[in-house]
Amino acid sequence: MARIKTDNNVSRKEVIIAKAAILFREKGFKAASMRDLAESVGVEAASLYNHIKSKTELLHELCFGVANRFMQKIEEVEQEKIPAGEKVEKLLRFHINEMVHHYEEVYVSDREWKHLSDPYLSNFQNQRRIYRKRFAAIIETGIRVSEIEPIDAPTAVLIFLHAISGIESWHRSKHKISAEELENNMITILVDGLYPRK
Amino acid sequence: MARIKTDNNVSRKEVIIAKAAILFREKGFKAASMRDLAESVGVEAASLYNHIKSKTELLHELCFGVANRFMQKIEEVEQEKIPAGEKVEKLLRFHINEMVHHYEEVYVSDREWKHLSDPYLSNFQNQRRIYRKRFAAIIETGIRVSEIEPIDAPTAVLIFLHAISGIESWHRSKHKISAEELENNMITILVDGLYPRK
DNA sequence: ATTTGTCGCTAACGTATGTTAGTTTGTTAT
DNA sequence: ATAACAAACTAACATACGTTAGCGACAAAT
Repeated sequence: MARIKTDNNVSRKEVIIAKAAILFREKGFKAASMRDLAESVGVEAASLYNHIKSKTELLHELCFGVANRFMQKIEEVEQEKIPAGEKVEKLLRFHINEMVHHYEEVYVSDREWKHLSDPYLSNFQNQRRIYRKRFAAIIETGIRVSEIEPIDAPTAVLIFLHAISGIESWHRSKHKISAEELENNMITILVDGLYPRK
Repeated sequence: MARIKTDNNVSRKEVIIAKAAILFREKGFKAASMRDLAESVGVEAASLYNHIKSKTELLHELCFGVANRFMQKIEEVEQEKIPAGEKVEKLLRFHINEMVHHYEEVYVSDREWKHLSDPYLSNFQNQRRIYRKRFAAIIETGIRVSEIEPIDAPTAVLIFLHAISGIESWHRSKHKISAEELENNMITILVDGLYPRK
């Protein structure tokens, strides 16, 4: 009988969630079936239900896991006593690192949250909206003290977040540049447009 | 008996495709059912098959319709005799306008192409790869003549394309800035990082 | 007015999916 | 060794989906 392998301190549920992230990323939430997931876990589909409540629960866990990490980070950055531009850069680097090292979860959370159902759906959308508002507020502070070029802050946020989700293409590309090169290139392109020309 | 309304020179098939774009955009290809589509067209599901071959055909039409428009544009821009930076800007403005005015099709083509099946799938991926290579080549030309800051061109392309797909958020937001403001803000943020600091 | 072809309808098929029930196997603690 | 619990299995369910077949209704052409 095939048992789910669990390394130290990792529950079987977490193993399933991790595999689900990979599967949801490559097929999309709707197209990924519980039988697919079962196969990739090495078990029959019905057996999964000894550990999880439903397919959607997997999506909840993934989406809110990611959302919480980002929320926590922005709270941390907000409280630092550094210029707004540096705060933006810190957040961007965090986003990039998350996208590089927790690719599947972040990607799924970003693209598949539509398939959440209320109350989780509106909850998630709320968190997302709040996060973006706070991010924009940091930029606006920078603009107010003339540290940052006067641009539409919400538009800047939108560009940043989506640009970073482009790391998806980097993951899939054959001859990748290194993760550090990627990070620095992205920061150069995104941040240098922010500061006023002299 | 409910007939599909067709205005001047618009086939019923095109009406269906247009409605499919809206539906696929808001639910995703897999989650959007033919019965959903039928309802939004105002007809029974089976009736759709008098005009189309399959659900996937709708996706083909959408994806390749968009891909062809972009291919045509880049060929046009490549042949103009203007600096590389201006070429990049032209392409970006084209992307932005497509995303603003043909939102649904562009969005669907961008996010749902995974659900194409071979040979369409590999064909589409090919076109995509080629397009990005050509875009990167323009940037690299600009770098070679020191018109553009020395950055990793493929990374820049990836940022640009994904950043622009963020216009999705603009479409969904309640208090939008105008389309022109959006366009100019995006160009400022994306392009100004390109040129070397003096 | 009759014919012809387009288009929509109802009914149904086969398949895939998420999930449940009930049972058996394996592990852990006494 | 045995009791007790966790976790796997088989079988099956209800439902939703894409699609086909066959028939009737309308429109355009003769």
